[in-house]
Amino acid sequence: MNNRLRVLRAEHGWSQQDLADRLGVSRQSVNAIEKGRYDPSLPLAFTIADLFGLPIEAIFLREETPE
Amino acid sequence: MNNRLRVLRAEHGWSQQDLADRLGVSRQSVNAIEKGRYDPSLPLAFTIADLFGLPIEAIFLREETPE
DNA sequence: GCATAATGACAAGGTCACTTTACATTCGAG
DNA sequence: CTCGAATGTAAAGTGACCTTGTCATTATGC
Repeated sequence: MNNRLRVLRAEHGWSQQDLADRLGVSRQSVNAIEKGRYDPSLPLAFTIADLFGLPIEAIFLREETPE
Repeated sequence: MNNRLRVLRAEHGWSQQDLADRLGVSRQSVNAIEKGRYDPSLPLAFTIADLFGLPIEAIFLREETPE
């Protein structure tokens, strides 16, 4: 599952720590999600979407299934 | 996190087992999610949204934060 | 009564999400 | 070169997600 977290974070001029603080998670979690090491939980995905004022689908993208 | 899974499933006339088969998860997982015992992972939430042709936000609803 | 389908729930086990702590790297400022 | 801020990664722990298996309940049909 790809995501646009790094881009959105950069647009706001936030460090990973800044974003982590706003989300109430650790900096390592933000880093891991950005780097695609794992996907966030659904509640955390909602929190992220709310923070950026976007729908979840605009931030987290399905893997393109190679048809 | 509330969800409209039970309603959507009923609209399609599917049993929990039917839905579980279509999602590729166990019947117990469908039951647990419907009953709110836990939230699905983000990938599973996407699979559910795709199956019903709805955005995630139309199926899974934030807890109403008691203002 | 008996059988079957549907649902709700629990236990044990594996994997994943997230934590804290810690260390290494990179980069711009002085 | 040194310092601090930002980032990447790893280890170890906890709890959430998801599995299989099992049992109980309810409803329907024979």
